[in-house]
Amino acid sequence: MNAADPKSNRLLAVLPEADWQRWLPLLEWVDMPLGQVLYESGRTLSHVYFPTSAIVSLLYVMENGASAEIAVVGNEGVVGISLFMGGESTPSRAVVQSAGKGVRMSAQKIKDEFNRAGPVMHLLLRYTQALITQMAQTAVCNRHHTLDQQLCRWLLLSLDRLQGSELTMTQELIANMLGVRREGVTEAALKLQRIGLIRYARGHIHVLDRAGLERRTCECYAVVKKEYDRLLPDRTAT
Amino acid sequence: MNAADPKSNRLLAVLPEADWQRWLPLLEWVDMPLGQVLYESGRTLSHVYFPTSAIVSLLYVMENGASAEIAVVGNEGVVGISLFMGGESTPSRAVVQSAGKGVRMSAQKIKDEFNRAGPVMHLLLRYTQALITQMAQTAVCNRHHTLDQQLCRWLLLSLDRLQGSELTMTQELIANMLGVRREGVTEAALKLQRIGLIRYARGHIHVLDRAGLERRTCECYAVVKKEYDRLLPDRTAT
DNA sequence: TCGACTGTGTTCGCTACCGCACAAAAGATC
DNA sequence: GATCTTTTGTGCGGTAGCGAACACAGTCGA
Repeated sequence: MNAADPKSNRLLAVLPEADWQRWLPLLEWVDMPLGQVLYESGRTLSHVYFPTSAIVSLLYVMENGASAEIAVVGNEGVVGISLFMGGESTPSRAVVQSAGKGVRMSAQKIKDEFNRAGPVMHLLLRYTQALITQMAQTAVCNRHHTLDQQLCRWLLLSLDRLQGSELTMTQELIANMLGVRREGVTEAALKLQRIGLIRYARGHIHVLDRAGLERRTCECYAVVKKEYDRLLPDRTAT
Repeated sequence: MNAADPKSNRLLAVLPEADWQRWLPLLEWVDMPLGQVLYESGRTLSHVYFPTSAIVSLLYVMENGASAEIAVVGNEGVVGISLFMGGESTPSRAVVQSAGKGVRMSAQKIKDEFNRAGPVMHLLLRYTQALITQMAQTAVCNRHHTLDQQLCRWLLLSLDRLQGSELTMTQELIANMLGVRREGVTEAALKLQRIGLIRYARGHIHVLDRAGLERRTCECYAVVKKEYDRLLPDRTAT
């Protein structure tokens, strides 16, 4: 299953065959370049996006310009849940954090599909619950854990949504996501580099020791991961 | 509409008449005493709870015992969304934060009602989206705002879910919710008392100047409030 | 009426992170 | 190859909140 297959998105991959056949003509390939804003706070969405190789950050931008990541969506999920949840918009922004591809479906179509109230709906709702867990755990992590731990968590979350072990990501961007100073990220990243967990070079991070990151991060990563695995099995279970 | 009417829960209040008639025999009054645990992390829920006068905290308890509130649910909402979202459980805990009453419905019944895929479902989903916004904003607030501001936000959120201007709540409990030290809450509460916004006395807080709290808190409170108002209109709009 | 307990106030040293300023190094551009 | 821009590294004073220890005051029960 390569990146040119919509089914490299895990939600699409577990669609029942009947739904999949109906969906195929409704899906449209899109490039998702770094920094692209998929939706803006308060704006009504035109499409939902199923990333296949891209990673998207949901973040809240404060009045003073500071920001904080609320959750991250990659090939395991879908961007734009407020369309089928019924609110049409959210107070947050969705930005492509790691360039790649995805497929999208128009707002009207996804609502129609959701309202069939069948397996598609239940799948999307289970995904939404997993996303809720991620947000909740982000709140906890922001409250209690050190920048070191949070950086590890963030790297692992990104890694899970990519193939390979290299991320393209400047420290400045990571700082925006985590809602901390860029210098803080520099320090934390240096520590990780010194103990040999990563190698950093001008916007490219090679993860050398994934298990080491898992040992260094807080419980938040495992909680979220476990909940995604529980709620979104690899095969169709309907 | 007094507290003995299930319709003092705002979700129940906006149910279409046909649904309401069907629901009435399915609802059961329950007392919700301070500290009661409605569900435990990872446990399957037996009921959903619609508080009428009680307030419930959703909180995550860490391995080391520290905790953090993720969201709060009062007479505007329902506790136990994971039942109709399909996950059956969540990694968090629900605890009664302010004693009162509520009505509950069995897990099976709420699932049946949700799966009618009518107005009830769409109402519950819009509520869930509002709850998501609250969680997201909690994450942001934990990241960026001072304890002072967060205490104001927390007081306002509680106040919105109560009648009157008095809360029964020790500083120790507030500290657990906010995920901070009790001493920090003492200091912040003293400041608020000195400038005349509240009066504190052994577990009882009188809010004297609500507008003052709103001026002192961060934007997070207003963002969440606005989103609840937008997603959950006072009257049925279906 | 005398504890015992619960809730609140205060202090002190400590640490993580902030804000700012600036230096150095690695591309990019011409 | 000289210059500009982007990215990363470093140092410094300031501060919010932590952890621990303790004093004090209502409240309740024996």
